[in-house]
Amino acid sequence: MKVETRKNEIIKVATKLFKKKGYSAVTMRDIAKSMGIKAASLYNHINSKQDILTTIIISLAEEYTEGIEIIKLSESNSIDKLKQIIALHVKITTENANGMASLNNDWMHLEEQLEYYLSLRTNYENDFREIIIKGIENNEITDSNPDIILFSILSTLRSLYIWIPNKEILNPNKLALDLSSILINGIKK
Amino acid sequence: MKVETRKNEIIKVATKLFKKKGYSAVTMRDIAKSMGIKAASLYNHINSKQDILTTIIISLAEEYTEGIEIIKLSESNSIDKLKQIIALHVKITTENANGMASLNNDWMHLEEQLEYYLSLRTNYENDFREIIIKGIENNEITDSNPDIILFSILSTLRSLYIWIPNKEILNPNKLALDLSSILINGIKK
DNA sequence: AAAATAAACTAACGGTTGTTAGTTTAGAAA
DNA sequence: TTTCTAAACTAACAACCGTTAGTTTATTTT
Repeated sequence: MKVETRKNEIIKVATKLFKKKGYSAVTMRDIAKSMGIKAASLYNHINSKQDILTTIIISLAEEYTEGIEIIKLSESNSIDKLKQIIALHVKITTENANGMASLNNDWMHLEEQLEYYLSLRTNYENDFREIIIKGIENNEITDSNPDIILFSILSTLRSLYIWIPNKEILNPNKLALDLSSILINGIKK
Repeated sequence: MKVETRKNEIIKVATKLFKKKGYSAVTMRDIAKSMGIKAASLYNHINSKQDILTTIIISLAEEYTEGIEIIKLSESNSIDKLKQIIALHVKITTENANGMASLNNDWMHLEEQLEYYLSLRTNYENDFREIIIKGIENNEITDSNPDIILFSILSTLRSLYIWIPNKEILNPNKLALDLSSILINGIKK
């Protein structure tokens, strides 16, 4: 399924450069030089620079959406659902840390797909918040402001892409467990 | 001391635009248009686009450095030092949320001052980590991986700039208190 | 051997970029 | 009233941007 076409190579190289300098600061000539070809040659494989960004961001955003959908519908208690969310972020970020930089920092440069992206993000945050609120109602989670809880967990998870590449020592499962205890103990009843 | 010169106005407008689109995507003509003048007129007040970015980032980074220096030398226990760090972030971010976006996302576009910035950041993280490690030794903080603790607190604090402008309802002191309980309870013994 | 295909190339386009040089305008200081 | 100064202006620059058109090269399929 994941064939290494020339197009995929370009996207991979572009994603790495986007992480380092941000979408706007990377030129088509930068991407081409990284592959040892000329900028014009890129257009045999991709439609536009925009298109590369869209591909990177939307595919990741949809992965998160699918992930939380499953967690939401599972029959775990609220704390376990939070643990599953943490594991979801660790997994996706481990598999594509560079892409996460674009998702976090360059989503505003989407054009036709900006609205769609924002709807995915809003839905994700709403599902996440709903799990927290239900946990408070069930007396599993301390009765703090759910938005502050959401914000503090989510901003840690969104920053994983900065951190994971520097510490390959830690395996993803161990990391997810450690994060769970630190992020969740503070709010557990 | 904080006189509203024309130069400061330009920096303020630029900072706002940098937050919205990122440094590289903002043109001098964008900044000029936001002020109702022509791009060339900006150069009566500032030296270069680079210079604006440097001013924004370095002044903030130095504020953090001065702040943690004082906390480090204070005679509080480790938990109280962490609370002071949280309050420091809330304070600086409340005063200049837009600038924090550049500090977080556009530091790599610094040129002559990049190395200096990185040294400030490394020192800050080292001081922060040292406080955590001492807290573990003193049995104030649970014996988890100090880097994971550092990472999880710091990434929440670094993301405050996204969140603070949307919720002016919360006053900074209340926010610092709420964050303290959520971020610190998870690691307190 | 001929035809088809994938993937590179050169050359160029119209537009945008940060910035400089020199000039004009309006209000304050002399 | 003249001089000075802060802050705007117009015009232009060389470099760079994403992208297109048309061509060449090498490999694979017929």
